[in-house]
Amino acid sequence: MNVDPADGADGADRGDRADAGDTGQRSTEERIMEATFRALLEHGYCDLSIANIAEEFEMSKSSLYYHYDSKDDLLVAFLRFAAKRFEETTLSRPPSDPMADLEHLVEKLLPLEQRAEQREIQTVMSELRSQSVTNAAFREEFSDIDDLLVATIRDIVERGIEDGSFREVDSTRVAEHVVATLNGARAARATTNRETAPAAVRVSLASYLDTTLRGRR
Amino acid sequence: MNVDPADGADGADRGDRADAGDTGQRSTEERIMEATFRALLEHGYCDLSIANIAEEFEMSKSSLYYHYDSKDDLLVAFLRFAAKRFEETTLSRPPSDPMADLEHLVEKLLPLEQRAEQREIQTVMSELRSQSVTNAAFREEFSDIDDLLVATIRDIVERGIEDGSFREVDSTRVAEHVVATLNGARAARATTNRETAPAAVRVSLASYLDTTLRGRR
DNA sequence: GTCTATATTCTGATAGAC
DNA sequence: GTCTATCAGAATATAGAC
Repeated sequence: MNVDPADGADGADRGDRADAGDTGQRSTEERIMEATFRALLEHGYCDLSIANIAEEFEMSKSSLYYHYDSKDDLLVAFLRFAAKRFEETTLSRPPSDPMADLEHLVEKLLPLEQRAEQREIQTVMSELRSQSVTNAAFREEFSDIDDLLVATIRDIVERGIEDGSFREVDSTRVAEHVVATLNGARAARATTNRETAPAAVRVSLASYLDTTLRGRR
Repeated sequence: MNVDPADGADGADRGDRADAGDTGQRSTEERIMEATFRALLEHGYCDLSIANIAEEFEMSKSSLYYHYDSKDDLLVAFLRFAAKRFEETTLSRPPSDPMADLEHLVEKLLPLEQRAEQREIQTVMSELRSQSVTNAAFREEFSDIDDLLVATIRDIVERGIEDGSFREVDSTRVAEHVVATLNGARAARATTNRETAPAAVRVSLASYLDTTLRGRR
C-alpha cells in the first residue's frame, strides 16, 4: 500500500501530468477522488465498491485499476484527499485577536448551521475515522489530524497568553479539552438524532473558554 | 428488521426457553451474541460476515439462520446486546456524594488504565456507532445511549444543586458538555495513537467540573 | 487510457437430510 | 436444531483488444 505523501496519485500513476491545476482541466485522479467522495456519501464505507465508484466516475471499473493498484491503494489516496479538503475548509486564516480566532475555529468545526458541502465532508470524515479502529494507515492519518487541531488551538492560546489577554493556563491541556469536546459534538451530529446537542455544547464551550482563559464568570 | 426491545432474540426465535439465565446454561442466542462480539473484534464491522461469526460460534452458518432471519436481523439484535453490556459496565451504582458520583462516572467512561474487557467493549461500540451514519436503526440506538448518558449526568448535577454542594448551573448544558468531551476522548482512544490525550482530558475535565460546579479555581 | 470479457473468491441465504 | 450441499449474485482483480 502506498502512503507516501509526496506521491499525489499512487504507484500505478504513469507520471504524465506531474502537476495539474495550472490548466482548468481536472486530472483523472482528481475526478476519481471526487467520484469516490460521492460514492462514499451514497453507499457508506462498508458498501463502497469499485463498481460504485466507477458508476460515479462514469467510466469502467478496470479504468480505476489503471490509476490505482488496488482498492486499498485508492482508499488510502482518498483518505489523504479528504483530509486535505477537511483541513482547507476548516483551518488556516490570517491571525487576528486570539479569542476571535478561537471562536472562529469553533464555528468552523462545529457550525450552528451547516452548509451542505460542509455536512458532506464531515459525514465522509466520520465514516473514514471509524476505519481507524482496524486500519493502521487510517489511524496514522487521524492521529495527525487531531495533532494538527490541538497544535492550532494551543498556538492561539499561547499567543493570547503572550499578549496578556489570556491567563497563564496549561495551553496543551486546554487545547486537548477543546478538541475532545468538538470531536464529541461532531460525532453526535454525525451519528445521532440529538439535534440540540451541538448548540448546547457551543454555548458551554464559549463559557468554558471565557472562564478558563479570561477568568470571567 | 426486528427492533422490538421486548423480543429478546428475533422473529425467528421459536419461543422455547423464554427466560434463560435461571439455569447455568447460556442460551444459543447468547452464545451467538458472544461469537459476534469476538468476530467483530477480530475482523471489524465492514469485514464481518456470517461465516466469521459461525467460525467463532463453532457451528455452521445455516444454524445462525435458524435463530435469525437475516444478517441485518442478527446485527440489530447484537447492537441491543452490546448497548446493554456497555450500560451495565459503565452506568448504575448506588448514589452517594454528587461530586464523587461524577468522578466515578468519568472514571468508568474514560478510565486512566483500561482493562482488556473494557477496551474491547469500547472498541466494539466505536465500530457500531460509526454505522449510525448510514443506518437508521443504529442511529436510534446511539441517540438513546447519549440521551441516557446526558440524563444520568444531569440528574447528578441537579442533586448537587439541591443539596447545596453545587452552584446553580444549567445542568443540561453541563451534562451535554461532559458527554461530548468524554465521547470525543473515547473516540480519540479508539481511532488514534494519541495516547496522552485521554489523561489530559481527564485532568482538564476535573478542573472544569470543579470550576463550574463549585466555583473554585 | 479506456474498454469488454472473464477468472476467482466470497457473500448472504436456502433446501433438505438427519 | 444442526448439518452438508448448493444457489445466485457481487466482490476484487486481470487479460487482452482497441
